[in-house]
Amino acid sequence: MKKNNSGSELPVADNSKHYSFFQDVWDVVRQIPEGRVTTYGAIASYLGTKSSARMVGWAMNSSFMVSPKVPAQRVVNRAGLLSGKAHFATATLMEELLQKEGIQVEADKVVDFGKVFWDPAIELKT
DNA sequence: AGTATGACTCATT
DNA sequence: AAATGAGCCATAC
Repeated sequence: MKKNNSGSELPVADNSKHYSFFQDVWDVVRQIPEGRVTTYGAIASYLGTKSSARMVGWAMNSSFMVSPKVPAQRVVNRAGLLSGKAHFATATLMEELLQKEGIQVEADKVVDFGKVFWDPAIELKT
């Protein structure tokens, strides 16, 4: 039931399921349009809620070393807080990247979060 | 091998 | 409504 419309078709590894999970997360994040953000829970939910949203965070932690860049700055927690900013190169990098894309950030929180929220389950469903 | 922790979220208090 | 507890599952120690 996993369909990768973006191109990188991972044949749903029968055994190493967690591996494909990371790949799927990165794929979804890469498809987030500029100026939009999504949440860990939304991604986890889109992928089947099988794993907790925490695993999406772990996937992000590894996202820095994957080949195509993953716009991890566009992934925030459910409240719109930049919970992962501490994990970027600098404490302000995440906020800077978001603002550069047109997303207003105030007090480590995405302004108009409800407007810029991008739900893969809705926008990416197929 | 068992415990602790975390880029989370939801239910309950 | 804010705070707390519990579920979540892979890594780290």
